[in-house]
Amino acid sequence: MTEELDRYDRLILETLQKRGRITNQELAEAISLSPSPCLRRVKQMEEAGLIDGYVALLNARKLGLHLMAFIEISMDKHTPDRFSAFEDTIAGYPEVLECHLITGQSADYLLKVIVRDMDAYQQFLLQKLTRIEGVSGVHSSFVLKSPINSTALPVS
Amino acid sequence: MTEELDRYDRLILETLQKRGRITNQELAEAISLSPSPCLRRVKQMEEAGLIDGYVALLNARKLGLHLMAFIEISMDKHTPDRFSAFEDTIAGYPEVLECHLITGQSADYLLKVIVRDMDAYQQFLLQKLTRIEGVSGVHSSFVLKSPINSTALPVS
DNA sequence: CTTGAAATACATGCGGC
DNA sequence: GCCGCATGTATTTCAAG
Repeated sequence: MTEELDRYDRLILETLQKRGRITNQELAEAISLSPSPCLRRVKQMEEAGLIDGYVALLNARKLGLHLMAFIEISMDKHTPDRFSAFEDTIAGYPEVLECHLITGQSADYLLKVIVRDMDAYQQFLLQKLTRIEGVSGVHSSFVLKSPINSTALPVS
Repeated sequence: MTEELDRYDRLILETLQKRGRITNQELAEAISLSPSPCLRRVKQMEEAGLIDGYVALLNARKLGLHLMAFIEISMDKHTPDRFSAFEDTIAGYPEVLECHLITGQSADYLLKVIVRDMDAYQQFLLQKLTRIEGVSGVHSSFVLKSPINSTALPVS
């Protein structure tokens, strides 16, 4: 972890961010290295926590999840217990993909949410989100299109 | 694709969203099914496009990427060529993780951006983002903390 | 780091249920 | 449809150069 990443490490990370299930042999070939040191580097970076894990990415539309939205949320009081209570509740809602505490005058949280349709969204808003203690304001923006939607971090 | 997902399919998808590099044997065991039908189902769902792919998730902090921000962007004119030119330019910037075209009176795009620090952010804003033709306004929100940050879609 | 070999574990197809 | 076995393949891992 105290070591710097060399060219091979960066190539490995870039490749794994695109093809998480690639075999070590293919990976080695792709970066022009032999399998042994390649695997050793991957293991090292996993150990070091550089690689958090591997996941499958699903197709939202094919799953019937047609509505994505970002929701800015304002809290009434800025106390630690208000915030952690909110976060704990939110953590139980599968439609919430992301929850970020953010700077900005108008909002405290930014949520990324995905649901089947407008009905489901309304349900989420009325039955779940606005019923959470401390939520004083919500502002929704619906996603029309996502020309870029990547999980890959710039590695350099 | 016209078929509905049964209990096994859902278990498979949920598992793969958490452990993308799990072997078919382990996966089969985890969902209490034998390897043969398990693999068949996975392959089917890959074919059907339900599974978009597999990726490694990296640790931003360990990579030295300490600053994440959401940027709301307004465009001067709402013409198709303005929008596609913007999207094409943005696509070449590695610090842009996501770009969403959104509804809302104040903004047209919402960007998720990650950089090393404030200096890099300033560089990105001044050298790249605000120099794009048509960008008439930007509003940044910095991420202080992300209690939820998942790629896993609700599957039901 | 590379090469090569050995052991392990895996995916996959087939017959039976 | 699922199970379990058998087979062939691929991968990891270790040793030596």
